[in-house]
Amino acid sequence: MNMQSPVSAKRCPTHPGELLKEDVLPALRLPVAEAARQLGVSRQTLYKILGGTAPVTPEMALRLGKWCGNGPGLWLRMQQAFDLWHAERALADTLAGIPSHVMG
Amino acid sequence: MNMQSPVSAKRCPTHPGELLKEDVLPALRLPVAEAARQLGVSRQTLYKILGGTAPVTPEMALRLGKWCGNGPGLWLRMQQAFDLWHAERALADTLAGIPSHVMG
DNA sequence: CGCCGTGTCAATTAATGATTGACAAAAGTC
DNA sequence: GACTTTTGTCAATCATTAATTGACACGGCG
Repeated sequence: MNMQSPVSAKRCPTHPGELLKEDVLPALRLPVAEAARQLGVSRQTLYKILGGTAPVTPEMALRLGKWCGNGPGLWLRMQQAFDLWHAERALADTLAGIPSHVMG
Repeated sequence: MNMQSPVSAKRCPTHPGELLKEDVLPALRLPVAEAARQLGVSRQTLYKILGGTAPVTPEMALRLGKWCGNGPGLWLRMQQAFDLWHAERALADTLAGIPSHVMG
């Protein structure tokens, strides 16, 4: 059994917005509107991310990375895991029809 | 000096399409049109990826991952590095105006 | 010559990331 | 208690873009 590279877990990975909402914002004790202003995005855009209905784009990851001081990597990886998990399910049957070119 | 997490190098990371064009396709000895057919995308879409003018989306990464047998991770990471590098330059001055919340 | 596959360009469509505007509910102030 | 401000959410609009289809020049081959 190959335990390496667990391409995607059974459970949906947490959306980066959740981390932002549950951990980061409370720690900074900032109202959302003020956070949005500092990040240079609209109030609504940040709300959507917090609600998990908008993705953390590479640009937003850069903003968050600078703002939180931890760099864009974490936000980007979280969003990527999230996207991949969903795409994998959306394309499940399509992928089944794609041939593999590395020794069946 | 902090040598860890080199968020982005000076040089533009190679586009995943380049790897596909230079290494994968030659190894498989397949014409592009046939590869596109097997991947389930249009001929033109694949050409654009090979030319570096179209991104490898999460869905395309899944297709390539299945097709090549190495999983979506590599393609996704390459594209992400590529996107990040460009976004970092596009947002350079915007980022300069975003305050950092972790000890100046 | 006529045919087929290749590589590229333009136009169209569908999806989506982000902004603005509007509005009800909660918090704060006089 | 009435008034103002802030908050959280919804809808509409705009701009971008990923992907498709259609069209066309080039090169080998029957």
